[in-house]
Amino acid sequence: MDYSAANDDDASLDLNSMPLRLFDDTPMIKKEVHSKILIDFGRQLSPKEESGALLEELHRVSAENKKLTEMLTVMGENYNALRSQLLEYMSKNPEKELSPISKKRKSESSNNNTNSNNIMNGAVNGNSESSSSDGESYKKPREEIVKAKISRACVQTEASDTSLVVKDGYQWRKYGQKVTRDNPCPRAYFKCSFAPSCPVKKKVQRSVEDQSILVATYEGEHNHPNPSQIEATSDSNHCVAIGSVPCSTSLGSTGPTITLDLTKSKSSTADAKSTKIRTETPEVRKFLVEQMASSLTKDPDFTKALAAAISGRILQHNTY
DNA sequence: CGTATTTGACCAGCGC
DNA sequence: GCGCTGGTCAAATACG
Repeated sequence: MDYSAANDDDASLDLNSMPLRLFDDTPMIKKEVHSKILIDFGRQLSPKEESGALLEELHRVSAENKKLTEMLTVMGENYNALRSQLLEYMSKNPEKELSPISKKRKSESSNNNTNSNNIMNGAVNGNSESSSSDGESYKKPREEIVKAKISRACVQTEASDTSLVVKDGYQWRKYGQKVTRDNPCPRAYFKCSFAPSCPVKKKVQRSVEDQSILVATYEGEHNHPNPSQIEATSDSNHCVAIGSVPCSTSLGSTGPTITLDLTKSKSSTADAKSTKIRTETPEVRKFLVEQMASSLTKDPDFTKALAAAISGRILQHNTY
């Protein structure tokens, strides 16, 4: 088959109602999807009747997608409301969450309890609080250790993803990994490497209950601004990519964000804008793109509908 | 070759 | 005091 015509005509991907412009920023993925579509197209070149039926199906899927989008929007609003309530509650009752580490072991076990609560809420408590004076807190007198407060973040990842990396805009250097008693998954230990004097440490471990959830525990307070925010201020096109600790909630909600962007990139500028805010960091964008590409290419209905739409367009083209 | 990550060894706190 | 456990160090290794 001769692909040159289709390749030259990029408009074949501009499926009118389908807002595939999302891929404008991701040429590589676009190419992948494009080639797959072409292959499927070559395999499934069908009569006009069949393409008409497929177009109907495309419309049906689009409508379904729209409904799902609306549901997601509602869910997102509910989530934000819940999160703000939780944050408000935390700010009113800080002592209940940010327990001092007077006794290491006991605080560890109590943290595990709050951990499960956070997972249930899908939320994160406040930012990092006061810090220990350096990375050697375990050697410091108890008075100083007591000052070190912790915060916790839960990040939704793919279960197949074995890396214990939580992208929060800061630079971290891994300095240890340990399998703990109460969780078969190893716990990774990170130090903030953006500033040599930054005392912040974080521990990342998969949740026992749901291994797709990464639980990041932050200790201390950064004594420097978020590197991603520095980048943002230096480039007016870049919005604030990720906040400090609570960014993980942004990451955790990237799934819905993908869908919203796919369906609302034209109709809702506000949503598109908020999505852009969350996906400006290259790593996050890469992650999003990978997710989108895999979900799209795995969906036989989607590729079928796309092939139908393309074939319809080309057939129209040929009638001229 | 410089930097980041891995991993076994070591240390300190805690319970018995 | 001893053993268990979590946390950290640092040499070895991997990677760009």
